[in-house]
Amino acid sequence: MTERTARGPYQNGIRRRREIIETASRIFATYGYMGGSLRQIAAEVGVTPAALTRHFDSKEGLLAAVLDNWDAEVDAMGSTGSRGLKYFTHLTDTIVHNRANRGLIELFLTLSAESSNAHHPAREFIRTRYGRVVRQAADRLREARDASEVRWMDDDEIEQQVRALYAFMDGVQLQWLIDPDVDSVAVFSRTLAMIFKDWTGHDEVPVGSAVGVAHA
Amino acid sequence: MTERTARGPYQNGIRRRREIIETASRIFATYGYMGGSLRQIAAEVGVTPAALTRHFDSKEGLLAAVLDNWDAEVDAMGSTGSRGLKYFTHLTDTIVHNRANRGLIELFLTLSAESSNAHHPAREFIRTRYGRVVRQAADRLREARDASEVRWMDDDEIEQQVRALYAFMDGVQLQWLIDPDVDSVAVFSRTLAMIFKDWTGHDEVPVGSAVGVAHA
DNA sequence: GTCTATAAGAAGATAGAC
DNA sequence: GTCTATCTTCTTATAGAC
Repeated sequence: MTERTARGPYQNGIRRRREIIETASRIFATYGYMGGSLRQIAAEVGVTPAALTRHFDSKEGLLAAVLDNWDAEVDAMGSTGSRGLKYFTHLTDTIVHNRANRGLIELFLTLSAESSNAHHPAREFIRTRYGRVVRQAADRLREARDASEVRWMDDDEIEQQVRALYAFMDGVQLQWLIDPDVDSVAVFSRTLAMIFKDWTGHDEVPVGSAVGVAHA
Repeated sequence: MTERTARGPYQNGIRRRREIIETASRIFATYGYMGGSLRQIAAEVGVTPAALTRHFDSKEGLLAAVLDNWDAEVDAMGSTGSRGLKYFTHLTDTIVHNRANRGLIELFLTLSAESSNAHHPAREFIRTRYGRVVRQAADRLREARDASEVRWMDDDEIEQQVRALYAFMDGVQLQWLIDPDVDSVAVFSRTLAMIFKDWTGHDEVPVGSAVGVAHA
């Protein structure tokens, strides 16, 4: 959004802005939006709380910037443009990536739980975004169905299958957040294989997934 | 814990104590532990913040009481003492129950996400409790295996299967919290049937589950 | 663009009256 | 057992200097 050609005086401000957003993401992920304070964020960045409100007007403005940034990061990381069934083989990569970058999933789960009350400022964002993710994945599964990569399912079942898969994915990562000893990659990839078996009717998992790799 | 025979002067205090715990549970479930305040809780109960610290010493003391109470409620609601595979058929009932009693699952998910940072006062409680739930369910699945209700699995797979099932269960309920229009019961029961098929090798779901009933 | 200073209020916790 | 009153600290946000 805030693009600028690289010439002089605004560069510092932009870098600072990025720094604030990253720190705020970490604080909100850790303490929630309600529990996190501008003071704490400012202290970690190394500026005063007043500098934050200059940049983002208010705490809610900062949250909006954090959410936009999160959105962009997840999108950049996620779908590599695969279509059909192949789309789902890359989900294991996401789990692997999130093990090394705890921030994104922690922010999502913390804000999701917290924003389940009607008046939370992130509520609409979270709800809308989850809906978009489900719709996109449902489109991919529909493609797989139409290309006979998987058995026939009606649109209702497709949405439920996709919801179940993402539910499962979120839950595994929640368990890993609660206890980092949980092998989220192993649990996920094993069950993903079971889901694929249900969808395709046979045991083989399409290549391209990171199953068994990089538990770092 | 704080049992007393019904005679006189302490009854009011006990009732008040329960009232405080219930209100605090609702506030912590909605705003998180960090985001919820003693003032807010006191205001809803109709007492002053000072009354709360009299009863529970500190905010952290109140959290401990809330967690104990949650523990007891979930246990009382949950396992009806079924053993083997039958244990898992009752999980749908839990989803149905949680749709009507949003507090328990909201408290669990909010505190779980929030307590994923190392210094959160509920961290050990949540981690230990989840471990206990997994261990108990794994025992039930082991019984099912030993009674040949399900195919053979080694202990490693049993733990992973159980973790996957609970991950899935938590995730479905998270989606429902984010968007109450999500039919958590339908999504759950359909996928539970798929899991049972993988475990047993055939399509029939054991009777006793609430599949298809009571979407209220 | 960031600072100091400060407003106006809410936080957790305590002391002591009744 | 609950109250009022108060302490100290922390909250978001603003005003104005540099």
